[in-house]
Parts: sequence; structure tokens; C-alpha cells
Amino acid sequence: MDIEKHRNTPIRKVLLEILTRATKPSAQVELHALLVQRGLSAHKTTLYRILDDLLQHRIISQTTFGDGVLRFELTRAHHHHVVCESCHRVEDVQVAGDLAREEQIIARKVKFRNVTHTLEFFGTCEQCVRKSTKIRSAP
Amino acid sequence: MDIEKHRNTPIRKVLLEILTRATKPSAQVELHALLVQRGLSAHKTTLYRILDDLLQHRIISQTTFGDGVLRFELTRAHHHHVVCESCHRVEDVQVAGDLAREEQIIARKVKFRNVTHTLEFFGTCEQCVRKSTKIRSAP
DNA sequence: TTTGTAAATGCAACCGAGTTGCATTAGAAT
DNA sequence: ATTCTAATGCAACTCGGTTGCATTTACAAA
Repeated sequence: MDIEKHRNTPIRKVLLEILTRATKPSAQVELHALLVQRGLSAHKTTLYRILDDLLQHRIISQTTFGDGVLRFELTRAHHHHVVCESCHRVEDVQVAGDLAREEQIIARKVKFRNVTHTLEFFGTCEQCVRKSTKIRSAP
Repeated sequence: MDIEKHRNTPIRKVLLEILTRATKPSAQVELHALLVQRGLSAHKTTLYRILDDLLQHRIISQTTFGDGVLRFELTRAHHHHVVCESCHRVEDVQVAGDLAREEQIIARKVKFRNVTHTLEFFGTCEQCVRKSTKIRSAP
């Protein structure tokens, strides 16, 4: 049984606040920038270490959008994102299918334990479509 | 209209052969090693450039398993993988749900175009479960 | 077959995300 | 206040991937 053991340091406190208010998964650099905005600086090492700790306590989860960048968000009801490949806008999406069921089916079929998944969608958002069609429709 | 324009160079030829025979998505380093096995060396820059070209022609697709590493595989019927988080074994899996339909629903709802997705599963494979329980069950 | 040219390659240097080891700082329990 | 240890900062590093530029090579036109 993990005994929660951490000091309630300013950086950790504000970082958690930032994560709570975030509407999308944030990379370490973004979190760092937000901290600076709040008058707190923190070395990237420190951030990664706090994030690691929060991950291990399942307080946050990480995703990747295919670039080599980890993004972190508060763990809430499992959900997914659509990412615009042009402007990188991110929106939450609901998925109709029952992925938890898929996980179980897969676990049974390939004999894996503790199966989880990541599901992310990619495309081009309305604005970016408009921009590119403007350019292309020029004679 | 894209005019296909490339030279049929040894590296490109053998690389495509390797990709054709691969049973799972391969990272650049892995592809490089396989090339060397075949007596061909190639600079990593060259590999990435050929891979870029193949990607743009939709001959290959890329995925990531959450580490910051791009993996490439021949574009065939869209499918997904389970990755063992302990030994990194990879297996293909079938998913019952209709993700193409989900894409359309999402596209409509958030007004995105050309929506695609990545869906990967993670867990612990049988062998690794066995290993870890052995260790843990020791008094 | 030779030759001109763009494509392909190699190389070196670089970038940026993430990690590690170690010295220093600062919370909290006494 | 003292002490103990978690938290932080820092510098240096790793590694996947990229860029600019000089050189080589495939291949088609002559």
C-alpha cells in the first residue's frame, strides 16, 4: 500500500492547479510557460519529476499525438481527442463504441493482462480547410 | 497531380523489400540494422528521407507506441496492435467496433475533414506476467 | 555510349524532448 | 532551533529526428 508522501511545495501546488484548469493535454514546455506566467519558475527536470510522481499516483495520465511529445492531463473519465494536423487545435470527442469491451476481448484472445488503449483522431479543422481551399482555388 | 518521380536506387529497393516482409511496424534503427544485414549501409538521414517519400505516397504509414519513436509499416488494411509494456512484443489485433464510422461521426460533430485515427492497445503479455508473478510470490 | 542534370546520398552539425548524477535548498517532524 | 530527507536546480548527457551543403549516382536525352 503506497503511502502518499510528498511535500506540498509551491511548484507542485500551482502545477496541479494549472492541470486542473487545462482543457487539453499539455506538454512539459507548455506547463513550464504557464508556471512562469504565474511568477513561478521551475526547472524542466523538476517538472518531469513531479509529473512522474503524479503519473504513478494516477492523478494525471499521459498521451501522445504522434509527435515525440508527451502530454499530460488530469485523470478523469477516459476520453479521446481530435487533433488538427495543420494548426494543432485539440478537441475532446466521445466515441460510441465500447473500447473497454474491446480491451477485454483482446486480452482474452492474445492473453495479455491489464490491457489499456490509446485512441486519438487526426484531421483538418474547419478553419484550416478554409485557408487551404482559398489558396488552392486561386487561379 | 503528383507525378511519381523517384530513382529505383538499391537502398530504396531493399528497404521496400524489408518493409514488405516485416510483420510489425519498424523503427528507423531497426530498418537500418536490417539493411546492414543485407550488406547495404545507409545513413539515417537517407532512411528518413526515403520513409518521408513513401509516407507522402501513402505506401507506408507511421505509428507510435507512446515512446517518442516513429514506426513504419506498409499501408495495408487498417489495423491495430497490442504492445507488451514489459518486453515490447507486438501483435496485430482485430477490433470489432467500426472506427471508420466513428471517424465520420466525429468529422461531422467537430467539423473536421479527412479524419483518421490511431488506436493502440497496451498491456502485459503472458510470459511477462508469469515472470513477474514468480518474482513477487517469492517470500 | 557518353554526357548533363536532377535526384539521391553522406556527412557534420544541429535541435529539442527527456534523463541522470550530484550538490544545494527548504519542509516538516522532533 | 536542529535535523533529516524530499524537492529543486544545474550541467551534462542521450537519443530520435532534422537541416544545409557538398558529393555521388541513376537515368534519359543526345
